[in-house]
Amino acid sequence: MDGRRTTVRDMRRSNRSVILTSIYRQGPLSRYELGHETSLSAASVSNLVGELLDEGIVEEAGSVESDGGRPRVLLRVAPSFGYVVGAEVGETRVRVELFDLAMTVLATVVYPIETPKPAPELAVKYVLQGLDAVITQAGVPAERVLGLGVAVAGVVEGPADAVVHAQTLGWDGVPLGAMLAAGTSIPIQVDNGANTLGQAEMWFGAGRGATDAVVALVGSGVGAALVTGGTSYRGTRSSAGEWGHTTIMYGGRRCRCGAEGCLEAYVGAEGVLDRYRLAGGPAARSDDDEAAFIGLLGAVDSSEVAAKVVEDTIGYLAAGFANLVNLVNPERIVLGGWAGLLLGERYLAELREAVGKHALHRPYAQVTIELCELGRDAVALGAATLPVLRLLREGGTAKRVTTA
Amino acid sequence: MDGRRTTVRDMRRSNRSVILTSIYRQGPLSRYELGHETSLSAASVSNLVGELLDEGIVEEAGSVESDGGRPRVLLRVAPSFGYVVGAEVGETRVRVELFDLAMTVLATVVYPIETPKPAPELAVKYVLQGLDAVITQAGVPAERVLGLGVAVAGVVEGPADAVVHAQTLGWDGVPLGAMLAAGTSIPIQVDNGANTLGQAEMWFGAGRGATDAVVALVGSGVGAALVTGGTSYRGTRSSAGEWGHTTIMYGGRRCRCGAEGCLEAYVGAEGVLDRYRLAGGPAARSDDDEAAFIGLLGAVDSSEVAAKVVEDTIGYLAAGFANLVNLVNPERIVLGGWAGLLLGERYLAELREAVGKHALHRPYAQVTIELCELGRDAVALGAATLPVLRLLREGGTAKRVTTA
DNA sequence: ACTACTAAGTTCAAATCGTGTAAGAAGTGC
DNA sequence: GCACTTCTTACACGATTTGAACTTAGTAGT
Repeated sequence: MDGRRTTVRDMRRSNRSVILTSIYRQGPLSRYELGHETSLSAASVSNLVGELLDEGIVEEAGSVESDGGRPRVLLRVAPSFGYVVGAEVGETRVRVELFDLAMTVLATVVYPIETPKPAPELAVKYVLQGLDAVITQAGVPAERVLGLGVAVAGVVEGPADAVVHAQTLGWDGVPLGAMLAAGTSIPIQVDNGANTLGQAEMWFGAGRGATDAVVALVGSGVGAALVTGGTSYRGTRSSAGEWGHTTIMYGGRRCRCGAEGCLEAYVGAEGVLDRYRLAGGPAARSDDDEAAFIGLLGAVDSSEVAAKVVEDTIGYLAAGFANLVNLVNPERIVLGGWAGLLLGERYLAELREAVGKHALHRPYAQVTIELCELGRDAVALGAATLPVLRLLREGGTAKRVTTA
Repeated sequence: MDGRRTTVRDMRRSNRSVILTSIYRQGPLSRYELGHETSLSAASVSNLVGELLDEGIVEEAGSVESDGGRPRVLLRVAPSFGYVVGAEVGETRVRVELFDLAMTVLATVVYPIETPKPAPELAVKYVLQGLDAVITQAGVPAERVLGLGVAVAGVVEGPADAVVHAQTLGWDGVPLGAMLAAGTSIPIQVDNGANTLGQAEMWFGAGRGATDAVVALVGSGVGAALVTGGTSYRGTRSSAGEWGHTTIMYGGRRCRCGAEGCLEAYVGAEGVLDRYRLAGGPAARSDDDEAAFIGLLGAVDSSEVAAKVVEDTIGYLAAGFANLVNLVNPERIVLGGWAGLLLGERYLAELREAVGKHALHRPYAQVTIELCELGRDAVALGAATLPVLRLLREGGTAKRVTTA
């Protein structure tokens, strides 16, 4: 409880939260195990679990025999107690998905965006329209939708009354949170897409089990989600994680951000392809970076130029990783993004080795480097975890706060 | 309360902690103001404050008239309720200081270390000897010494049973915490010197009021203390903050850590002087970097070579700062270390401007860059804040835990 | 079929704590 | 003496955890 008073009610909320989070994250657990897990007395566990059962948040799920005694009854969060919606607002599409609390997808809608710099109103319209669409498509009562998480490709100041700055969308100071809240009564949370993808990887992907990790995303742009102590770090004004615009080559290639020598200018897909072109590679069609990037990787065995470009890219990326290792000392680094995955699938071993050359021995020995396990659709999944996270934090009282 | 149960006693401890911390940090406060500050009821404030008064942790400190009513009685933490000791274990000296709770120095002893790589046993001996010395020198009853904070120039895994890895001292896996604990019954906390100096600046220096900040130290080596949410960030295994060994020039100058292009190789004092020498500057006596560095700065107006070296240094340092700004999005950056201060005193404006060229606009607009206000002796001061911090966290029950 | 045994889960009184209300004490100025 | 503000004290109230006693459910042996 940070600097504020604690009342006897906070205590119960806190303990409900501990119990509920344990049940959700540690899979099905018996009351007995919960007692050990949370170091609450058996009486309190029984009391709290009874309340959660009455409210329908938790349900029984089979039992386990126990050497000649009363069998333990397993408990789990009832998947259909509530539903959450995740929306991804990207440059080319708005994707909305509805999940139950077990995070299985029940409905999906996608709205393509043709215009290069869509108006915020259009995105808002699609998100709200998609919200209605997935609810009716899944056949779920609207009042059981606990929240809407929105991931957007840009800096999100907030999260209360989220204001969005997104260069690629041409948005500056867009009050997305308020705009969405005006169109629905469902609680809304907005966050950066890199953060939500990172959140998804932390819960369901390559980040499982880690508490201090970095999810590094390499695509056309380069960014990272910093996870410290289990939650994503945002900085003073929520713009932390701009790993792509850290200098790794002082005075080097000019970056689209205006500075020189940014990591993104070297390992971002456009930067890589530009370096390939400058080194004498084929002039790629500029309208499909992904195809061109695959072409580059395919040419490694036959072209010395391509091999050199890819080798250099691994080196630059390793230096960027080493910077994270030394500065943040994470337990795990997870590489994702379409270009990151294409590289990582082929060169993960080389990358790991190269990081070792740049990083200090001790923090390097403490980190493991993995690839993202979820696809890019996990952005919406991660967004949908935001309301779940709040449900767990508030011990299952989230919904009632808004209806009371 | 992180993932653990909350009991009714935690509540009281938590509220005691809130009250005590408010009194300590917000200066003298009346009970009335405390009620507003902590949003506790007047009855509870009175109750808790009464307890703290009885125990002698808090005392009355004058009063303030109030438009024709009973004057408010101001409360403060009793400076002589307890004492704390801070020790700095450096390459060339062990410095031990004793403070009261108002953090005024009551005694200081310094033991010079002549041997280049002192044995851990020697440092332990000096610290314990210094502990006794400052206690008798200050004429303070030993049982009122609440704790000993030790700052050491290296990576500290811990903080419980702290294990120290310090390259410059030649220590690897030294169980400093246990070694010290064997020689005294006073509770011990060990931390990295950069972190304790950062802590001192956050509480009493240029970091006051900030919650997300970076204290960057530039001397012979280069390091940083990352402060997030008011407490210093340590990473998985406490080695976070190795800012000096982040790459800013891929393939550049070799650093003493073995990698190439580290920030330290460019802006660390040795790196700067080496660059000066390579550029044609005078061959400096290698035994006094500080004098040579001052000489370099003094030669800027007369020597084009010196001017270029210093200008470049500002640029490299600015890039390093920009990396922090973009990645961590701090509210404030505080520059310290002897070389950092020498540079900053003359070129702070240029440095700020140069950071703006490398950093993204938004996070740059949100950060202020300042110089450290405390000298290098603040390392021991910061170490001494460790027991104070624990006292405040535990609501003034810290001592009794150990005596009970 | 009966009994003993074991482990899991539940109930209940006791202790603790903050809140709110109310009444009063303490100190100041008019 | 009176109005006003700041503490202090007292007490009922509701909420919480806890430990100990108690109930429940299943197993194993006879």
